[in-house]
Amino acid sequence: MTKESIKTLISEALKELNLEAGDLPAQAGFVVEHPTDFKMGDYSTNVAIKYGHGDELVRYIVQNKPDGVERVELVGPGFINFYLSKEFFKNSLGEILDRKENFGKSEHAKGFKVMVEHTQPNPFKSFHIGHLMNNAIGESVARIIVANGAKVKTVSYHGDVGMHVAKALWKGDYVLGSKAFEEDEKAKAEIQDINKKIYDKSDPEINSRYENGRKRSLEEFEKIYKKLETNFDFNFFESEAADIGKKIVLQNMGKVFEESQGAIVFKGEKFGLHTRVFLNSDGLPTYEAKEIGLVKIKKEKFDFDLSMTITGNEQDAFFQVVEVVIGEVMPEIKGKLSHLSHGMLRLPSGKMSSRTGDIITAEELIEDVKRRLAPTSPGGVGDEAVAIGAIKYMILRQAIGNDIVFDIEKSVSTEGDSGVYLQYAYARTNSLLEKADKEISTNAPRENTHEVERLLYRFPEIVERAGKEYAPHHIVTYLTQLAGSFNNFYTHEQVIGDSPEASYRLAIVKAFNIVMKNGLTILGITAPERM
RNA sequence: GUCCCCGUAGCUUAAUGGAUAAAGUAGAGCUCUUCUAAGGCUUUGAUGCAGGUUCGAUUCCUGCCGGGGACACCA
Repeated sequence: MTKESIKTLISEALKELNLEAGDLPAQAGFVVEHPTDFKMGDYSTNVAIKYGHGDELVRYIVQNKPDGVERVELVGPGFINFYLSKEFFKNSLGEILDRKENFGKSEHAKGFKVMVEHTQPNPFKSFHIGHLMNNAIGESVARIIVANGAKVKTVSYHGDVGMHVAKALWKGDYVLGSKAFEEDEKAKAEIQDINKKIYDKSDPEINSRYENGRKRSLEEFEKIYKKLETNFDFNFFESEAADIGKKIVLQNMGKVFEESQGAIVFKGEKFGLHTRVFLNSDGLPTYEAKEIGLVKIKKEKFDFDLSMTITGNEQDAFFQVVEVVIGEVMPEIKGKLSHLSHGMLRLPSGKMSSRTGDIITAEELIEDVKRRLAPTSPGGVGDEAVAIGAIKYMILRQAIGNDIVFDIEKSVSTEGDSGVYLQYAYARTNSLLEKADKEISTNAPRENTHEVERLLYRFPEIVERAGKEYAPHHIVTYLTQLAGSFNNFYTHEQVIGDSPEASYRLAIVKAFNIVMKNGLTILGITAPERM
């Protein structure tokens, strides 16, 4: 019994009863969904509101009632509610137990090839909490797409050349250089000169400082990736994208680009956009031109159907323009680019920015959260995973796109709606399963269906929706609700003991254990065996 | 100024055009001689304003108010 089979049944009913859409307005149509309240059943459809004839529809559905449906009701303004049977829940537990770590995976997106670019820390600058946010989102989006059966390659892109590097190299500190660039004309000229030398490699001293700094940064990033359990299939660099991008710009002079005030620009106005500079008046490629080069490199490395770039939403306008430009200069890629943007990780005091120096590095935040984790914590190696899980949860719990106000005092609470809550519920089931002295069986005697059973079987639908919408928060919301339901079950039913229902209860525990672990894994959050 | 995004309990967030708007947190009260109380139970409390479309709007459209962002040689 699935959503699809209910839909099919209803379509048949409409046909048999001659209620098909013919004379209805275009917005007619019906949906099958899970009602918010369990009292209203496991599935619900509004078909009788759209088409009327509720009694006849229900009669048809009852007569052709599919396996797994126990009861069908017509209620309220015309909702038809479906209640699933104990047999159905027994079978769905069995399926979870069989499929184990594969439960939740599907082939909805089989054959689809996606490149996901995220994190993008810049050498010479710190890996701050903004990167942490981007990484949490990118990693989970990539995993969600994989779970839906697509082939995914992940990419990090590093700004190893450009003005920000010149600013950092000027006096050895990015913040200092950035400030001087704004305020001091002489410093500005010097920094621009350094920028040129980085590109043309004419100054041995700068070359050496540059190579050292770059290497050190990249090694640092690798350590953080490991901590965050992120693997990149490719690391691309602005230094390799720059020449390619510049070349493409020059090849399309007059067609796509034109000269304006000494720079090479794309006039976006004819596309309802704005003008952006691709080569500056020194002839050097800007971020815009490099992006063109990057996309070309990506396509050569992996023949994607979709290339997704995840960044902060302050880049929305930039990507709108660049996507149009790339469609013009590389028509084969037109329509295959997607920009997924998220909000900003803010501190209560305001914008988090490495330009003002008001930054918190990822490392600092992780350490801070570790310190704040429950004093009861055993202090083992698992603590870091719990801390990172707590942070990732905070980032992934809400829809991508909105800002997150990160109040360190309050936000990383270990109580209630949190990563710790999920991890704790999971860890507790491990202990239960270890202590269990009966076999796990769905054929054992049982009481009435528990709410947690009515949620467990939905996991694959949630993963599918999260994949279609690139929205990890659906999984977070679901897991949080699931954990709540499970904790309720756990408190009210003794699992270990002599009761005849113990084997079935253990099956529920095991199924929850599997789904929670699979869910956390898809989110990129560690499921600790013990806490 | 132009364009984009966002306004939901005191706070932080959910809600593929549907039913009584869902959670957490904070406030009030209860719950460990039983499997991990980082848990469970009860309770107070919300869709910025004004129109429109619809049988039905937190959701779609228009205007206003409030917040954030982008808008030429940064990334």
